[in-house]
Amino acid sequence: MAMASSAPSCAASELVARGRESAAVLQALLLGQQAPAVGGAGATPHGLRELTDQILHCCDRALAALCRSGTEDDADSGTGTRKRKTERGYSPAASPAKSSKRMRVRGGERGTRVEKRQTMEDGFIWRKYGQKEIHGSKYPRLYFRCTYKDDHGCMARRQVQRSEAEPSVFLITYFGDHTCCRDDDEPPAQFVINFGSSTSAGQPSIGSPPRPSCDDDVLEVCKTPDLCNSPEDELRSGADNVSEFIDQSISVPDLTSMSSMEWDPLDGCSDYWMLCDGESSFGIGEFIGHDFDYLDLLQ
DNA sequence: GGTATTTGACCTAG
DNA sequence: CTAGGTCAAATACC
Repeated sequence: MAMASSAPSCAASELVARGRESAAVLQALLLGQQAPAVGGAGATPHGLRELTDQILHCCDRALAALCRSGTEDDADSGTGTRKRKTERGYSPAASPAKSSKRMRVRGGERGTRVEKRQTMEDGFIWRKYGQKEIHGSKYPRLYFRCTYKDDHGCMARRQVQRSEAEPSVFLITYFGDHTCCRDDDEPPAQFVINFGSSTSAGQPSIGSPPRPSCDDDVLEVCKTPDLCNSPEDELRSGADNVSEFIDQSISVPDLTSMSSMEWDPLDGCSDYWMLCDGESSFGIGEFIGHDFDYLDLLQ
């Protein structure tokens, strides 16, 4: 566990400051106040989009800087190179560092956040790689990885599980970070796979994706510093931190009554956390520490 | 035929 | 031993 060194922290601070500036402008615009244009962005839809992009960009870069500072040896963790069994048999000896996928999930890699959505869409293209009946849960858990895992070595994954309490709501836990569409000015994926069907992954549909994590379908978003288990499990265990996180997270009382004016773009978008790979030395706990500082800055 | 999804098997932490 | 995460062969779809 290495704390961020001073240089990246400094860079991150600047980026966060810039992000905050953009957020302030955006807030002013959303509230109908006059605000100085930042980067030429105005109250037009394009301008608002530009501002949100700036905020996201700043946050992403800041977080990346913080992550990099503690995970220099983590560079090849996302190359997508897989060491796996050859024929119906794993070869753990050939991949000691990667041998424990489960360990990464349970003890190392942690969910970056949990979202409650009415659809499984989030603007990224996911490929389903597994489905599992979860003990004590009425609905199976679906496992997705980024479609660009092989192309770009994008290690982003997510788990989707229908909420028992609210079957129309999906609880989505994200792991890892999208590196596939983060290449600076490169826009996110241009298409969306619509998994909205009731039976697991349905037929894809194509459309214009919302900005990731700024989707109107997001009912709640929470950062999950200690999340290892499913959101459903965490929701059930009332004493657990995560359930508190969810309960106390950005709560949107009623989706239908929610207007964009009530939605703090920073709340939603800044939750698009870059998470260092689970094997990195940069724990999410520390990461959250930065997060709190960041939130302090915003207040 | 190529690609995505399904699903049973395999693996491992607890 | 159990439950959960992932893989990959089989299957479905376009």
